[in-house]
Amino acid sequence: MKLYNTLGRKIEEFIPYNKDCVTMYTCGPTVYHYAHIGNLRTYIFEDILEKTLKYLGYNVKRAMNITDVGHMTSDSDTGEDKMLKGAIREHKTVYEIAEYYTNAFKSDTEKLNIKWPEIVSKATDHISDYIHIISVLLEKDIAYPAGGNIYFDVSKVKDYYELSGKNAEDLIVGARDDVTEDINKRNPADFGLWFTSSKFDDQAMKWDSPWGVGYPGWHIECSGISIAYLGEYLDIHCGGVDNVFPHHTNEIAQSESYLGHHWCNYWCHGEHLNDSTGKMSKSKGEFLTVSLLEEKGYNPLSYRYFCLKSHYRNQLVFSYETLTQTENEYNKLLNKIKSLKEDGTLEQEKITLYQDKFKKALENDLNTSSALTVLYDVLKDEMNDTTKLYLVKDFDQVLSLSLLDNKEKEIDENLKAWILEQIEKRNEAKKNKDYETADNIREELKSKGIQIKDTREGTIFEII
RNA sequence: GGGUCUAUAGCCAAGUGGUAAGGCAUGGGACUGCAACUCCCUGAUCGUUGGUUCAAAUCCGACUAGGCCCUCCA
Repeated sequence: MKLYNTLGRKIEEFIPYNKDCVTMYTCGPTVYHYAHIGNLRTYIFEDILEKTLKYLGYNVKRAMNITDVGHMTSDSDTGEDKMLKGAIREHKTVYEIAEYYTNAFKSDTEKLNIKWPEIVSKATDHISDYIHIISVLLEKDIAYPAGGNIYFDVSKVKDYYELSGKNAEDLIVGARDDVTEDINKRNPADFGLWFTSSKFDDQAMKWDSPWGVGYPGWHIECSGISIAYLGEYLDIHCGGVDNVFPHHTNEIAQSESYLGHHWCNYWCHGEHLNDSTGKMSKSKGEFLTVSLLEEKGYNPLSYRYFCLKSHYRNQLVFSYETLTQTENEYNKLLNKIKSLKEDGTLEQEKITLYQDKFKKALENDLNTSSALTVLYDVLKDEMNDTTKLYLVKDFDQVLSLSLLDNKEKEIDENLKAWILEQIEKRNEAKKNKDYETADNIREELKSKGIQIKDTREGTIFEII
C-alpha cells in the first residue's frame, strides 16, 4: 500500500507500527451547523482509506472526534464562539445544538454510505485528559501561563514547521484582517491550550481546572482523544488540507512533547471541493448540503461517485451541470449491473485477475478513478454474470456505491397485476396499430412512476 | 510578501521514460410504429517554452494561469 504522506511530501510505502492493527484518527466535524458537501468529501476519502485497508487485510481501529466545544469564529477581539453563535441563532442551548447537528451529520454520512467509525467521541467527554496533558506540558516547561491562559511555547520544539513546510520568519501575523495579535503570547506562533480569560463574557461551556474555570484550546482535543483511544503510537492521521497548518502542526507539537517520542507516521490530507469561485464555505455562496441535493432530486450516492471518479488529492470543482452528468453516468452503471443474472459457477481465474487489478489501483495512493475503470472492465469482460456479480459485490465493499442494492422494489401484488394488465392492453393496441391508445397507456404508467421498456425478450417495467 | 499544490479532449479523468486507459456528453448507425432502454462505430500529441535522453505527457529549468494555507475553517 502506497500513500502520500504530507510529512515528507511524497508517496511512501505504508508500514504500520503493528501489523495486526492499524490505528487511524480522523478529525471530525464541529457541530454548530450542517456539514456542506465539501466537508463530506474529506469523510468520503477517509472512508475509502479505511475500507481499502480492510480490503487489503488489515484490522483498522479508527477514532473520530465530534467538536462540541466552542471554537472561535476568529481570533480577534470581535470573535465569537461558534457553538454559542449557533445557539443564539436557533434559541437553543449549546448542548442541544451539538446534539442536533451531530445527528444531522450522522444522517448525511449514512446517505453517502460512509461508515461511522467504531470510536466516535465528543470533545467535551475528555476534559480531564486535556487537563492531564496540559499539566505535563507545564511540568516540562513547554507550556506557560500568561494572562490567565495556558499557552504552548513553539520555540521549545524542534521541527515545529516540518509538516507545514513553512518557516517562522515568513509567517505574517494578521495576514488576514480579522486576526489580531494576542499580547499574552511569547512568540506569535504560540497557541492556547486552556483559556480562563475568555474574550467573551458569555462563554457557555466551562470546566474547572488547576488554572481556573475555563475551556480547552482547539488543538488539544484531537491529541487528547487520539491518545486516549488509540494509544501513544498512531499510524495514520487524516483531515482536510486546511488542517495542515496550524491544527495538525500543533497537534504534533503538543502530542510529541507530552509523550516524549515520535507519535504519528502518516499524515493524509484530502483536497477541497471548490465551486466556480474557489473554495466552498458555509459563509460564501450557496450552502450545499446533502439535503439540498436531495431536494433538487439528486441521489446522494451520485455525489459519492463524483468524488470517487476523481482523486482525493485533486481539487474538484462542483457545479450542478457536472453533478447531473455524473448522476447519469452512475445510473447507467447501475443499469448495466441490474441486467446481470445468475447464470453459472464462479470463474476463479477471472476473480483473481480482477481483484489484483482492483487492489493495485487502490494500493496506488487510493486511485479510485482507476478502481472504477477496473469495475467497467469487469462488466465488459467475457465471463459469466455470476462471476461479474461476485466481483461487483466484492469491489463494492470499498466503493460503497450500493451497486447491488438496486433489487426490484417490493411492490403490491394488486399493483403488479394491474401494471401487467396495462402492458397487455398496450401490446394488444400495438398489434392493432392503435398507437394512440398504446402511447396513452405508456404515458399513464409513466405519470405513476412506472417506466416501460421494450426489450427483445418482451416488455418489462421498472418503478422509478 | 512567504509557503504549498495543480495544469491531459466539451466534462470527470488514467498515465511515474518507449509512440495517449476508461466513463459521460457529442455525432453516425442498429433495434423500435415513434420513443426510452440496450448494442456498435466516432475524438486529444498532453498550459507555454528551453534542456537532459536513442526516446518525455512522464525528469530538470523558466514562464503563464489557477487553487489552497499563513492561527475559525474539511
